[in-house]
Amino acid sequence: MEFGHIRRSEHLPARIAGQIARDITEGRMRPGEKLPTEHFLAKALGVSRSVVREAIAQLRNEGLVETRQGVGAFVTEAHARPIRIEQDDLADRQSFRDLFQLRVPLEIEAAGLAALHHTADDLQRIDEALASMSGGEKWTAEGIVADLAFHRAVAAATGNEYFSVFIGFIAERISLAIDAARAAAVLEEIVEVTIEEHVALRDAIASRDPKRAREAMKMHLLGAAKRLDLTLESY
Amino acid sequence: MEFGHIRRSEHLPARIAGQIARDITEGRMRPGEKLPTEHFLAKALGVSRSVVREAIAQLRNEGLVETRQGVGAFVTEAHARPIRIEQDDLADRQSFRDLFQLRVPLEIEAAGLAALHHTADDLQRIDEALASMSGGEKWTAEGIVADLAFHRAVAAATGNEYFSVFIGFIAERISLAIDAARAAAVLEEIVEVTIEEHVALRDAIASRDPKRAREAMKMHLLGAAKRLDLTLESY
DNA sequence: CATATAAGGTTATCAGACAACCTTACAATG
DNA sequence: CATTGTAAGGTTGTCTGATAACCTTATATG
Repeated sequence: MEFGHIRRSEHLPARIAGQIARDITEGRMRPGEKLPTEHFLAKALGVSRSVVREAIAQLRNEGLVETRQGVGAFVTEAHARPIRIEQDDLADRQSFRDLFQLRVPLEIEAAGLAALHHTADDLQRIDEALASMSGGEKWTAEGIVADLAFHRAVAAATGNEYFSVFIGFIAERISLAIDAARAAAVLEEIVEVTIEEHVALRDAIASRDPKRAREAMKMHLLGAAKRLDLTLESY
Repeated sequence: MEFGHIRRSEHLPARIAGQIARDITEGRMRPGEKLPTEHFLAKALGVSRSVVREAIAQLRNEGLVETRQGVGAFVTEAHARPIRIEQDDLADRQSFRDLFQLRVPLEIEAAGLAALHHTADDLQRIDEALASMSGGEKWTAEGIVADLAFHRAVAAATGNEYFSVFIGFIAERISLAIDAARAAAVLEEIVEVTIEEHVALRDAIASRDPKRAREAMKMHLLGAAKRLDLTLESY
């Protein structure tokens, strides 16, 4: 039997921060507007100033407000706020597949862009990642790290920071989920196939052929999906 | 002349949190490990417990640690941490284009998935967004909101939460950047073209034709890029 | 007019205390 | 012996009040 943790009333500062955050994101407080003072909020909400301070600290951390000592706290401009996606464990098969599905078009596009834009340094990093995967023995934790490094290297070769960061995040999550779920179940053979596909992709990038690079990445990811027993439509 | 703000030593709690965050991300502290107590850290760092608490609150907010009252603070498992990308304003043309370039494959894929998976409710939301754009007068702030709503509705129709959230974030940033940069410069004609393209996309989705939906989204985004004077390779 | 200076308000930090909660050890109970 | 109750100690959560650092504005001051 598993009950999970019951939170009696879920962290006071977080609730207050959530309330204010909703006020901001739903437009009841507009960028530039000044929040009430900490003293006022504490009185108004019936909590101590510590709690209010922690709530505001959270908002600042989420990029929703800026504080200036001696002046006050102000709602930030929307475009300066970080992109942030909560991560729910990928425990269930559904969300794992969904994230994988998101990854596919990103990586395909990245492969094409990498073929067009890679520098000599980029290619060298790709080759290094490739070597460290071939060198290793099996599909161990090390192998997963090497695989991740390869995909990161390709993403970096796009010259587009966003691809780099997004793919880095997503691929890492997927790797971790695989690691946890089925590291033991996979076989050496898979590594061989993976390496083959990596090499094909690497060569397409090296010859600056975006069409072939996209195709190679597509084949690779579809192959990976199949090996993971995922069915992806639309391809 | 613009100096920007000089912070004598940039927010004590943030520096402490940054130090601990580095310890975690660079592997000096491993998942599951317990942090020193707040009292200890305060003594060790020569600051008050308030500062330490705020630092730990920030780490908790970033998903790097979990705190349990009466027990302590612990480094979280890596896969539970949120995806987070700092946003640097899209001020320069380069990063604006880069983000747009990221958006393209995501939205194309989303269109295809929407064609396959949309429900009646999804389609209704798409139509509503479409109507509110046609109804409005010009390419005003309202028009931008309606455009954003349309793209969100399509992303939601994929049935894949990740597409929804990612595209929502990215499209919003791009909208905001456009709003700031060139709202004044765009003309009514553009709205007409945009609506035409939206309708074509909507019909392709409604007829559950992923190939046509992808093509329609591709045309739409490439058209938008052209109107924004962006050149995107690889298509 | 330009520059100091003073005053008041606000956030940042400090200090100490108590409350709420968890873990552990140990006694009590059956 | 196994289970339950109880007490103790440790740790985070919250409260209170005070001081420091900082900003803005108004008011002298030359």
